[in-house]
Amino acid sequence: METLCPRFEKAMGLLSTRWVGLILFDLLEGEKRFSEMEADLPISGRLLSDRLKLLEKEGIVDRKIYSEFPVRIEYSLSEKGRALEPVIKEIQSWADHHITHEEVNEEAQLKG
Amino acid sequence: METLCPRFEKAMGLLSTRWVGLILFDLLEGEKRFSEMEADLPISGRLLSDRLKLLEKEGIVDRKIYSEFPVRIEYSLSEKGRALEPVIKEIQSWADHHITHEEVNEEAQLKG
DNA sequence: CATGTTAATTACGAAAAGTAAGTGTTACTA
DNA sequence: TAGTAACACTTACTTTTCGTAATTAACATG
Repeated sequence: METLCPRFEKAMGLLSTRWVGLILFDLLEGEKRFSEMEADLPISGRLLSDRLKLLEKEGIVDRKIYSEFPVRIEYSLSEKGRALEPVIKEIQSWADHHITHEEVNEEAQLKG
Repeated sequence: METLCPRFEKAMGLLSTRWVGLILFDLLEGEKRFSEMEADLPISGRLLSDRLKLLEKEGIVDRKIYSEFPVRIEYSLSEKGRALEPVIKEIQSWADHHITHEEVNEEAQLKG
């Protein structure tokens, strides 16, 4: 096989990691802390932790520790992460135009 | 937990299905047949078959059978699928600006 | 010193996704 | 009738990933 486009493949590999899209979507609202994101998203703390670590490693998310009581840790998008905003917006736009009410309901049913 | 945005979640669920992004990228070049895509992409025939079936079910890919010898089957993007072009282009653009040469190489190494 | 709070890690079984190889179908071709 | 091409489907097996729940860590508070 030939490589389509190594950069695209790498980017798509990141974006297609489960929950990464939703995490980015959530962080576009601004700085968030762990427990806040855990409440926003349908994933367990273990996965959220994994994904945040991945995104931090990739330079997409910044992690700031505030040594207060109790410890506060804020996650936010780096410049590289904010640069993904157009991607997220395009997905949102596509979803608004092409995802039907029925399709959304089917999804909801799968989750029970 | 609250739902961020059901349509976005549904769209992201699709786009974040492994290989779907690459398949769309490939099909943006135009109509392709199975074996051609198999050669373009780093996935097995079984998976390609699964993904194409999924995308067909979601109305993103059209499948046309030409009863020639030997049978020829062409896959292409539907209108709904072509509407994803801006998404793919934005990802490509982000990748071009933010994925470094080093990151691409790391990926390559992982694949051996 | 036990308790509460936020965040992260670990362990472990279950579920899902992956590969490779082989089989089936159809129909032309030699 | 054997061979071949394009594609789909099946089987057996391995590897990854997920989710729950328990545990750790740091630290202020009562």
